[in-house]
Amino acid sequence: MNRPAAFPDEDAIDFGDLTRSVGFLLRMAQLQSFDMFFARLAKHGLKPGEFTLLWVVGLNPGLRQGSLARRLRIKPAHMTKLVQRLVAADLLARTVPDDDRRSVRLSLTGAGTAFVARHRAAFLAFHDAERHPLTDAEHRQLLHLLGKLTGLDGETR
Amino acid sequence: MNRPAAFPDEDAIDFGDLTRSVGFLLRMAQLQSFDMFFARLAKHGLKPGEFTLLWVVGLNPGLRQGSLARRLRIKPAHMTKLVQRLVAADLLARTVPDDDRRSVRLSLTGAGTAFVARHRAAFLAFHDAERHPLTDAEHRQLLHLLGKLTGLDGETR
DNA sequence: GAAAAACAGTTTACTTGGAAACAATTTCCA
DNA sequence: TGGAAATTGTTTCCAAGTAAACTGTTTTTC
Repeated sequence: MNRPAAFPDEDAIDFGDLTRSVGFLLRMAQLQSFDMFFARLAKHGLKPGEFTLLWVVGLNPGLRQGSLARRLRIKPAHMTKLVQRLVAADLLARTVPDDDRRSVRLSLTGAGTAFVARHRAAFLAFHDAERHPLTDAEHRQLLHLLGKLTGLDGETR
Repeated sequence: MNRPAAFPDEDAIDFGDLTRSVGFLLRMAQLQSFDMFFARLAKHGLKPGEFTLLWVVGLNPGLRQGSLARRLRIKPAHMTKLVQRLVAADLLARTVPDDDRRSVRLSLTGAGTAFVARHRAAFLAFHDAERHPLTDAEHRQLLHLLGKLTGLDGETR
């Protein structure tokens, strides 16, 4: 009559071959990861995409907007909006170089540098929390495999 | 004067600690996976979300719409639209049971069953292609770790 | 047994992200 | 040199996804 806790048949849902699909599991894991991100970091005014962009620009000042878009898999149209928003917030600066006046080079403003410095700790702390159900060894293994899958492995060291 | 092939400094972008973030790598891997999915399967009229929904309903006929939404991490508002579209396409059927007339139970129509059957092979073939840069052992390991991360491991067997 | 609370799904109004066409600039090549 | 072609980023318009308020139904509680 009254079920113990949650939802009747919900736990018994059969996913069939989907549980052996990397694409499906990546999607599920990513949504879960974003949920955790927002639960913890939304209050800091951090959005994953925006903070990542600031972070990478901070590490690579003067980078071309398009290069960044390609590497971060952000579509040009969306990158334009992202940049406009961050410029409006005075976190990011656009520079059009004289040697190629089509392109745009990005760098952090003073406020942008401060913003990244201020939230760096929270951002990294989050990354620790994500791996909850995994042991340390499994966590390392997962990082390695995802790095290999995305071609982002051993980028800097 | 003329660069060998692609983009000047692009390959040297420093991601710093991001390459050791599960969340970031999951995001990158998932976008890459979706790109591959669309490159191969868009012509079949397959969208990942829609096909997944049909697939799971096919395996679990009569499931409540909300249960499905929770398990697939689809928000109720979005699920409503998804269902309406698939019902309009005559692939999915909604039934309001007499014992709880708030809820909606889902099942495939004849056309829905046929659609899943027709595209099952392409969908599964895609899943093989995804793991390109990984060895078989690594692929299995990745599936295991993602399954553990999402709590979807060993669901049915 | 009626008002209050909880629940399932929908609607509306918004945000994020993308495709396609576009403007400006640079490069290529006859 | 003087267009054609390619490159870079932007704009416009559309699709995917979400939050919050809402409708109808069931359950709870007094």
